[in-house]
Amino acid sequence: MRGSTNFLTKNKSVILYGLFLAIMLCLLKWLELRFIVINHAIEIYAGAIAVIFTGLGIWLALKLTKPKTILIEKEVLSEKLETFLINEKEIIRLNISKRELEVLQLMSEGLSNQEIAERLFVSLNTIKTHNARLFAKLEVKRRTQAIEIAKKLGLIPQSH
Amino acid sequence: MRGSTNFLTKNKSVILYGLFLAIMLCLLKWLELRFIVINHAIEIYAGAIAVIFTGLGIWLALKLTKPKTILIEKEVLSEKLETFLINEKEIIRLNISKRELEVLQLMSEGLSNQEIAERLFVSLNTIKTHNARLFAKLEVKRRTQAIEIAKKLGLIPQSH
DNA sequence: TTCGCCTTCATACTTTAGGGTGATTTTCAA
DNA sequence: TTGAAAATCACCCTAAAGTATGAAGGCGAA
Repeated sequence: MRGSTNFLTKNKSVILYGLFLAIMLCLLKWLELRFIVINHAIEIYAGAIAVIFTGLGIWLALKLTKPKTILIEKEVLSEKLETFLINEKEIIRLNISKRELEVLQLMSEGLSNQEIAERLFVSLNTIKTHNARLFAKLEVKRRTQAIEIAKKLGLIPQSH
Repeated sequence: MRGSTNFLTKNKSVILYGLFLAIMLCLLKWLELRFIVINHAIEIYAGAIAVIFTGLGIWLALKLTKPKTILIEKEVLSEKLETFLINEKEIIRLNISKRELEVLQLMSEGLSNQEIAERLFVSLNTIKTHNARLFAKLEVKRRTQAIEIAKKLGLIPQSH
């Protein structure tokens, strides 16, 4: 879509130029006829050469000029930053609470439910409840799957 | 806003061209008058026209061609390669066998021992044995820890 | 204040994971 | 060919994980 616009614009200019030249030549002819001083053959000759070589110049320029490129270096954040940044949108979308995220985080670090319970100063049963809710929200059956998906979705940071 | 700019630019070019052409024609006229008597002058005259109008064509083409913007996404590899390449040295150092690595891989994908057994066409007990050896070599107690360490050491690819 | 959500905890039960031991077969290199 | 490592499997047992259900207290928004 962009190329066509470009092409049109270019063509328009070229056409305008061609018309302009034609008019000029007619004018010259007319002038020539009016003041018959000069040999008109040389005028036509010169005009033809002018037209042809202008065309040649345009063609050369378009053909040989590498397309002007404006290099825009777009930092690809996706791999680096997105990996390190936690995806809050997904957390909100999946309706995961703060506590559940904490548990998920510790889970991903390889802690057992008992260890997580001790770390968070709650009972083992509480952790189990959090787990069950987490697994439901993440639609998984095991903690290993939960970790896998959580890392993929960016709910928790990757282990680097 | 874009059309007006475009129109202006175009007009400017046309006007400039018109002026240029007018000057050139005057110059030609003058040259013609000067060297009308010389026979060889016609060649020089034609050559000059050719050169000048070729230049004009080139100038026109360059002027009117819009620079094409090419978006080049530059990847930031630095961190990625390390992450994606599996660290064979570590695998060798830890003396982890092919089968154990397979089990470790499937384990990291969230599969249960039973599922891994079915996937590899062996019994559940076999997987348990592999696990026990793996945990010993990785010096961990749980599969979640094994996954964590294995990813850190690059024994298995990260989940991106 | 009432309602909904989060967090907490409990009990009971099932399933899965993991530890320990021993054994057989396979594979591969010395 | 022979020995070591790898891979396989079994049995038994314990620990941990996961399921289901119920319930109570806190806390913020309507």
